[in-house]
Amino acid sequence: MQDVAREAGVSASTVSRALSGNGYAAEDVRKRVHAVAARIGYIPDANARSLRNRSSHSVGVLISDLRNPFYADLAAGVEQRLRSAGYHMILVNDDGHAGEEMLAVQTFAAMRVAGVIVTPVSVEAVKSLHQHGVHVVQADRRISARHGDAVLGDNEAGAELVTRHLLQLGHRRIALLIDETKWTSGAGRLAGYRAAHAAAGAPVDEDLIAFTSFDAAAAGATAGRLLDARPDVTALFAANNVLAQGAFAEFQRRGLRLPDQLSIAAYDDVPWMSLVRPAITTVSQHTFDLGRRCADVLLARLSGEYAEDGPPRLVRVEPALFVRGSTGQAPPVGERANDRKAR
Amino acid sequence: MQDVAREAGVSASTVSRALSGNGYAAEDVRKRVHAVAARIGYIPDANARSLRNRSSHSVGVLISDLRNPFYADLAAGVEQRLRSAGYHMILVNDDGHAGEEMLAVQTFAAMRVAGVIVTPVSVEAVKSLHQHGVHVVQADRRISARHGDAVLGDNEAGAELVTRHLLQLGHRRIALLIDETKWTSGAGRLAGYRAAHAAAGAPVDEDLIAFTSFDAAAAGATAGRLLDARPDVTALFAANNVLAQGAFAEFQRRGLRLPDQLSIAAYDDVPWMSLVRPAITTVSQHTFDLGRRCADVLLARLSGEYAEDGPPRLVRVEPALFVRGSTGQAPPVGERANDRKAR
DNA sequence: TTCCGGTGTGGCATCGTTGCCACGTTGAGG
DNA sequence: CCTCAACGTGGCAACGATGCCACACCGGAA
Repeated sequence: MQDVAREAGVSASTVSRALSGNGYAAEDVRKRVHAVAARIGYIPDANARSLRNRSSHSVGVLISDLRNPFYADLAAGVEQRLRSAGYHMILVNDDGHAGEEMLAVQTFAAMRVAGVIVTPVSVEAVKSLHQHGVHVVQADRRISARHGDAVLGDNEAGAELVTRHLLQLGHRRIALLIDETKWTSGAGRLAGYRAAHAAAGAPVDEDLIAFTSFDAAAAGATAGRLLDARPDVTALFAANNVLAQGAFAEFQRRGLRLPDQLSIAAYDDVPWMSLVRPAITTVSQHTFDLGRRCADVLLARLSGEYAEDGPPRLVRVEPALFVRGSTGQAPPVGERANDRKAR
Repeated sequence: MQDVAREAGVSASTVSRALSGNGYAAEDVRKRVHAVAARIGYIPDANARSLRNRSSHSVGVLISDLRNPFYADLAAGVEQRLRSAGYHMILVNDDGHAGEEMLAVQTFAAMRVAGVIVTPVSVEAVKSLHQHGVHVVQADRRISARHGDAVLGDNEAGAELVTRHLLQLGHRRIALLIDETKWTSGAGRLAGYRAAHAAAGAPVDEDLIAFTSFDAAAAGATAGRLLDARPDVTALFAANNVLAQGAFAEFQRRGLRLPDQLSIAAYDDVPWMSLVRPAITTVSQHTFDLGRRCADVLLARLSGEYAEDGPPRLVRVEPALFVRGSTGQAPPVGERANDRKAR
């Protein structure tokens, strides 16, 4: 900056004003300064700026697993919006591990980020950010209603959509393959599954709610065991794309004819679901858009459009059901078990 | 920091030494300072540190499209390594657009990042970073041999592997669906395709090299037109996962029986390729690992393990061919065209 | 002529950290 | 008893950018 000032024959203050546009600067001086800056390749130091202004243009984004297309899409949506608003994204994977999440929180706090968008794992992380005065947006699931805004899919509505669809096809023994129900995402999906049953006057068979771990292989094994134990099951609803992948691979391995022998539906629409045959009926969360909305909510706080200290906002992104070939009419009673065993 | 100093009854200098471990600090003082810092939740300001130390722990990562699993895997690999080395990742999508890439370069320069890992679009961006004294690692493709290190897959070897595989199955009219050959990635794949033909003494029919744009829908259309124009084609090699997706969807739409009527192979192994039936024969680039290697190469420069001003390094990640169901014996001459038209 | 508001500019303190320097203090060795 | 090295500590000047303040100049109004 001193170099630019010297070359342009002005003071550092004037260079600052000329380049930033804050304060007076004569037209010719402004031009000269810009020219010199461009010539010698001067780029203002963002760290010095952040230090002086006590705010940075960095936003922390904390997700579980970038290799899962759900999180990748979410991050991509966030990044697109942030970038167009002049912010950039510090992306950290926490692998769903609270310890890593807490480390990332420390990092973000140290960087004095403008805000953090997080698919939260533990309340402590969100609380800690809040205490450090960092704006937080909880994405996809909400772990604390008091600390920071949230942008969520309507998991209950989505799960109800897909469950109702299955019920309408005549299915009465619908298995639910799910990994967790302690977060709002899993809890909502379970609630929607129940609500659809209740609305249809169909009892929920608790044995058909199969808990598994967040891992395609484990999900496949769990789904397989469930089918073995309960040959009367006619449909399976996998609560997210990873579980669906595991289940689908397992059914393929077993040579099941979908949807004749078994209907399968999923939550989360990811590209492979339209490529496989039959294509998978699923609930789209509009994940990319969800990400953009997260960024919007954060940017609204930063710009003061919403009071910095206003009450927490909750934005819902409505899900949509995409019916594809993997769900079909339930087979007439009595034929199902034999059908599957015959193969 | 002043607060901590006051509470602990020492000076700011001592707090700095006690917390950072650089320089002397008595054991009891060190403990007291740590205790106070933890109690009042003091986290050193990373911006002030970067300013003072003239270096940050941020690494810029510049990719084309986070929603493409190839780039997502790459970024995930990079992030994992960076994180374990105490760095973090500023992730920017440039959508394959040189303008956006240049903007990101400006941002990274302003942030005084420790280094940049980029899947480059234009030489200018890489040059510009180099001129600003930023360490650059070119990932997946190399656009400048002079500016910065590179970590690349061996595209020629990979393409040769898959083409040879098709030739060995008796295919002689193998279409190549490719989007660009101006980057080392595309050029290498084309070269490998030619090399395999040459090694087998099979002539390359230049009309079977179909150029398309980087877009699944366009790739599908191009592949369709090619098949219509050349019913004698018995195999198609798609030069990346997006093109393969477009082509596969198109063939599925046409109801082609794979691999009987047409064999299809791809470059890049992404999850859907194992889920569809037939599963797709493809070349794995070990993308996640590629990302880790990129980070390794950068970290080696930063740690001084490789001289800061040493010559550019080039690291190759060997690809591997995964043969799956989508490639089969070429049908006997004379049957192919009729087969396809019959449907 | 004096006063005043609008322009335009430079000086300076400041943001939070760090590392050099100078200054104790201590204990061992000559 | 003096010297000297090894510790430990505080003061201070940076790192680069910014914005307040003071000041200087100008034209117009009183």
